[in-house]
Amino acid sequence: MPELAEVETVRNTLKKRILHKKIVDVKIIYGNIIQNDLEEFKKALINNEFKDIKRVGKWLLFELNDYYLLSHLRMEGKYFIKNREEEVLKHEHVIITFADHTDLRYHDTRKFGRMKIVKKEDLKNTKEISKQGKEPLDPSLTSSYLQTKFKNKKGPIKTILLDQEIISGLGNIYANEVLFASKINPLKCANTLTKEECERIIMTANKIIKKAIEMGGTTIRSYTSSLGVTGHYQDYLCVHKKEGDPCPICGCLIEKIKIGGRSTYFCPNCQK
DNA sequence: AGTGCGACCCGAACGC
DNA sequence: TGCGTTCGGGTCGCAC
Repeated sequence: MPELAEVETVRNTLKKRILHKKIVDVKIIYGNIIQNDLEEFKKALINNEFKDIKRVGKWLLFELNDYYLLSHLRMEGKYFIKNREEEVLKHEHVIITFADHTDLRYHDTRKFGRMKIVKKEDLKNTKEISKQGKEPLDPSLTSSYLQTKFKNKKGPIKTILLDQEIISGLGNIYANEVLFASKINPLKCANTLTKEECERIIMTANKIIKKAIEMGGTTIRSYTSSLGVTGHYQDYLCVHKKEGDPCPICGCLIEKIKIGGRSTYFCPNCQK
């Protein structure tokens, strides 16, 4: 489940492997991944090269000369680099072939991921990017920013933390972990959070995201190693997927509930 | 304007 | 063992 930390890991790994290699072919096996006209998509890539890879929230931005290739991994998207001759696997949906006979292959068992080509000058008007809120590690993410954003949100804080237009990059795993570390009940209405609680969210989100990036993200399900996403932050999780386990702080049993249709894990004693 | 929920997917986990 | 059913996860689009 790639969140900000996992996407950052993929970005760093891919940067070492695919920049400045000429793209000679693009094969689209499952077209629904791509939000452009398929021929336009191919045309933007072929005979071009990736100059850099950036990241905004959970979006990867592959920089070309005139375009960005935006890629969102959603649940299970991942990239592999393989030799062109290797057999194409069932869940490989988009294959970008370089002149050196290697492929960048997009693999996604659930087909949830999305790709989109946008002209560079249109990037700031692209809603996927322009609507992203502040990232956890952005110093301009302050408690007054959060309080302003939370002011008219009466939903549970857990749901609001997943809103990418407020904080960009948190997913279900880190939202659960941040609220635990902040000692805030996930059901608490966002507009009732104090300035001090907002500060705790920022501080713990910083700590957790930094550590998660350092550990290469979280690998929940046991996959064979995929490019850049075999992280080790799962060894540091306190509550996520830990229902019935003792809380590492007080020993009370971790509970699992549904908030906004999403699994939410918390300690009923530490997060009153 | 904000809020809630179904749709998108399919492998894993579960129930019988 | 084998079959059918349910679940999950991020985001979008639609209905209210």
